[in-house]
Amino acid sequence: MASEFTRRVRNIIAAIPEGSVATYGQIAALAGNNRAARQVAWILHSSSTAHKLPWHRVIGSGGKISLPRQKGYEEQRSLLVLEGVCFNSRDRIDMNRFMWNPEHIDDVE
DNA sequence: TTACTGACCTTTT
DNA sequence: AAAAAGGCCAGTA
Repeated sequence: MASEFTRRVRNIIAAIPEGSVATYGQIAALAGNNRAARQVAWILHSSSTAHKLPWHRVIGSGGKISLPRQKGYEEQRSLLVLEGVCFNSRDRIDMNRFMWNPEHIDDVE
């Protein structure tokens, strides 16, 4: 349960500023395992509501939303747009401008 | 303990 | 270009 990795992931996601987005792989890398991108998604599922994490700021690689349209694709896209994130014709985010560039993460513990 | 799942990522067809 | 397969890790049952 909630290993250091998981705890760090939640911290990272909570530290994502509005108007910026981060990819699972990037978060996983910041957490210490760039191969645990899948786990990041699962952590989101598990702790998004519980920890009030901005899950909508977490996207897949290339700026594409991972959620199916039936599940929450529209919701996430709307939230991102409200925060100022622009989408391309292909429903993709401009990683050039919106990908979160973490300078340093302050570990709560 | 093992087995299954998961909002992924990368490479290959 | 799009689609499929493989590989990786952590959490839950």
